[in-house]
Amino acid sequence: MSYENNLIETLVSVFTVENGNLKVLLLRKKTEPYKGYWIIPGNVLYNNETLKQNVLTVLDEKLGLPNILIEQCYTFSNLDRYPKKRVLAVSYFGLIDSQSVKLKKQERNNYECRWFDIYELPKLGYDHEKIITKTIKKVKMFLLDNRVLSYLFPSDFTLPELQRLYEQITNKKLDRRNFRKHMFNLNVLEETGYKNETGNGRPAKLYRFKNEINQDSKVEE
Amino acid sequence: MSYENNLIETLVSVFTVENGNLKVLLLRKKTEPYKGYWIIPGNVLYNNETLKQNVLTVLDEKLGLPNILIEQCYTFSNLDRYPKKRVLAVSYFGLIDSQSVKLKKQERNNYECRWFDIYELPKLGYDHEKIITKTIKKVKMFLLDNRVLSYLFPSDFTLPELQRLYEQITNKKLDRRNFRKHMFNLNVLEETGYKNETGNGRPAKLYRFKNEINQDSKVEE
DNA sequence: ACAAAAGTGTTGCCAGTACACCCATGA
DNA sequence: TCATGGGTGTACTGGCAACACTTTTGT
Repeated sequence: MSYENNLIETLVSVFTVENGNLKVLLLRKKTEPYKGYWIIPGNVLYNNETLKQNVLTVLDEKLGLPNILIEQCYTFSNLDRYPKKRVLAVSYFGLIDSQSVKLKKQERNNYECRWFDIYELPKLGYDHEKIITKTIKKVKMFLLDNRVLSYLFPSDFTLPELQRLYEQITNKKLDRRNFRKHMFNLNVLEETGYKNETGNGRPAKLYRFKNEINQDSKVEE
Repeated sequence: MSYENNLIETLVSVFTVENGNLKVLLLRKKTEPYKGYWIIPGNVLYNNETLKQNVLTVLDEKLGLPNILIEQCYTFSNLDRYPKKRVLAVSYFGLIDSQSVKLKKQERNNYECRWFDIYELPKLGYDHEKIITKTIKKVKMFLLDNRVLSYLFPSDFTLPELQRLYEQITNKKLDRRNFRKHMFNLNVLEETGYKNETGNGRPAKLYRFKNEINQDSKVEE
């Protein structure tokens, strides 16, 4: 048996938060097999690039999302991933705030892509359902670390929004008052102005993360 | 540039605990390059095996340690890992208790291998220092989850031993009395008999983990 | 008897929880 | 003025931290 000709692909799931809901970006496949199914964006790894370089290229050229936070997740090696070739998949996840997403929207026109709520995923091609399940699990773990939340909420946000994200991650209802107390005790938030938009009920105050937070670099090779 | 001929190797760092000290198993390399240096055990990935199968084979045939708990850690893809070929490394770690290690010692005679305290590592070949640093970091995280400690302490152990492991992982001195209270509150320990051995001072009681602990399977592909 | 290490109990504090009321807006 | 959702204060509790003394062994 040979140990050559193992192909490697990267698969990068990009996450963002809209109104406190965690969303992931998927592509619609245009060709057989799995034509019409949704898949995680990715690419084949070439000989002269690292995984990280490859992923950043995918993000930049396919999705128009350069310079976002990425993190390696897991390497899948099942023999039946592809029908004829042997292809390993290294999965990554990326985080981006919804403001930046809107700005860069026009650059993604070449592909049919959509943000899906992580609890309302469509049928996925290949073994991507298994892969995204594991990735979502890791993203949740990752987000429970308060230091990285500022990647998803760099601009103004409300506390109820933040709370909704926490509730999604932990799958638990949280008490409004206790949640505030908790966040304020962390001493990483500061106020800005006001907000209306949603119209219903009393407007929520807007906050931002203080920049001083110790962002130990979590990105490595 | 080609995307074929990417080689893949696995590297598996096996950990155990002796007297509360976390140790890792390394091999001495017998051939150039890096002759005489210590390296993490591993193997090339073949076309017809998964990463997990490959790692289990390494553990069984090279190290005589079949059926231990393993967990994937990280995939390294730097271009300068090997001089001529392009080789990616998928690192794993394994956990085994020191009792089982002793029983299986004779099966490792083909290789020169040794257990190193994680704070007294020797010079490592290739980029294995970088890899083991990252692996140790992940193992520490992993071990802070109480549910997996029973893999390292299946047989009788003392509370001071357990405490030493915690202190190594967190790099903090812990209070003896508070540590006991904490462990007992978890309600996962039960007593057995007595112990002397070390001779000096009052003998410590021996404990074991109750088998009922909910060991959610943490091993997956 | 003494040194060395294991074992035990009490107290205070802080973070998390439970819970009821008031406030600002749109309809 | 009412419905909707945001904002605030208080009391309780359980886990963690700080701390001093006793017990069992070997020498």
